[in-house]
This record gives sequence, structure tokens and C-alpha cells, in this order.
Amino acid sequence: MKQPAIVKLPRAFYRRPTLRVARDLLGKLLMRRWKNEVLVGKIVEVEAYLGEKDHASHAYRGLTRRNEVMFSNGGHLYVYFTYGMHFCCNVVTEREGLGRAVLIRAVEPLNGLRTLAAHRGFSFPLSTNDLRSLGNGPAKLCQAFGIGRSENGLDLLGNSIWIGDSYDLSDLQVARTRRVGIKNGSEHQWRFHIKGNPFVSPARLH
DNA sequence: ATCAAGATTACCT
DNA sequence: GGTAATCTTGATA
Repeated sequence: MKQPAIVKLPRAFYRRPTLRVARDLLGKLLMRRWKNEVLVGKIVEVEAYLGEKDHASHAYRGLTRRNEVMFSNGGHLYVYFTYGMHFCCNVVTEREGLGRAVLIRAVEPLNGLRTLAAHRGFSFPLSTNDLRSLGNGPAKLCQAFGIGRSENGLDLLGNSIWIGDSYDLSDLQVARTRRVGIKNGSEHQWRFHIKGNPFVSPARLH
């Protein structure tokens, strides 16, 4: 029995209100062409950052060289470098000029495990712990997928990195909480994750 | 020019 | 539970 083809999310998906995009990204498939295979991770945890009104957002003080991709059209990848060693990636939402995006915080690895493990420095076969540690954090998943400076600004409608639709999300249980790792703006419940999913970032399963 | 803080992680007790 | 690692950015002077 043949599996249905995975459809790339269209521009219109990203151009909707950011909180709705964040919620709807759960269960979708982060995909990257890598040599002769396709790396795939199911998105299980995200956070919305709502532009110049959001005190926790990189866009809070307006457009700068660092955050300029946030202000581009919905459907681009905003990658930033932090703590002197980590990259994190966001999906830009809505329309040009607003500076809104959704941070991808965790994925459940589904394909290309050998490559993802190699990028993370893990040996094969993976222990249960290492399998979870492939993508259960925003910097971890970037390392696993090889996402860094050169992927900043990439169009998710191209054929390098994109997000695929998934065909059956009827069982999806979504939880909504406050965002983590921020000071200002922590009162908003702009973090979403799949309830009970073991690939959500550590100690934040509820 | 200088400097503090950072949308984190790994490793320690 | 705690904290070192590591460097870019943006703010202030």
C-alpha cells in the first residue's frame, strides 16, 4: 500500500495570524533535503513571538540587521545565534513588515535518524535517551538538521527546507502554556505543545 | 569603545 | 538542584 505524498505547506498557511499558525504547526513535518535522503521531524512544541508589541521578541525594538528576516514575508526561516554556541530557528508569519514568527522548540525524529544522530554526535544504534535528545530543544533540533547561519532567510516554499502537511491529525491533543526561557512577556500563554508527547523539551511535558 | 545579556545545553554535585 | 561554555548583538558613551 502506497503512502500518500506529503504536501508542502503553501504560502497562505504562514500568512495567517501568528497564534493560529503556531497552533497549527503542531503535528506538521519539518523536512530537509540532505544528500540522497530527506530528514523529517514532527513538530511537537512551538512558541509564538508577536513582533514589536511583544516584549520578549527579538523584534520588540524594531528592525535591526539581526532580526531583518523576521520582518520578511511569511514562510521564511529566521535563524539566530545565541549564547555564543547555539542556533535556533523560527518560521516567519503573516506579512512583510510585522516582525512575527514562531520558534520551533522540539521535533520528534521520523526519518534520517542516522544523519540526525551524526550531526548531534551520537553513535548508532541510539539509546532511548539519545533518540529523545535528537530534537527535544530548539538548539538541539537545529544541530540535528544542520541549520545554521547559512539557512537564515531561506524560503520554506523552496526545495531545501520546508514543512510538510500531515494527513491525520484527528487525535492531536494540544496544550497551551507560558513561554519558557524569557523574562519580559512571560505572562502570555503563547507556547503550544502536543500533550504527553515524549519528544517535548525536558521538564516541560505539561 | 565597552559591556551585559541572551527565545540554551551539557555536565556537575 | 547549580553553573560553565562562548560570542554576537544592541545599548550606552
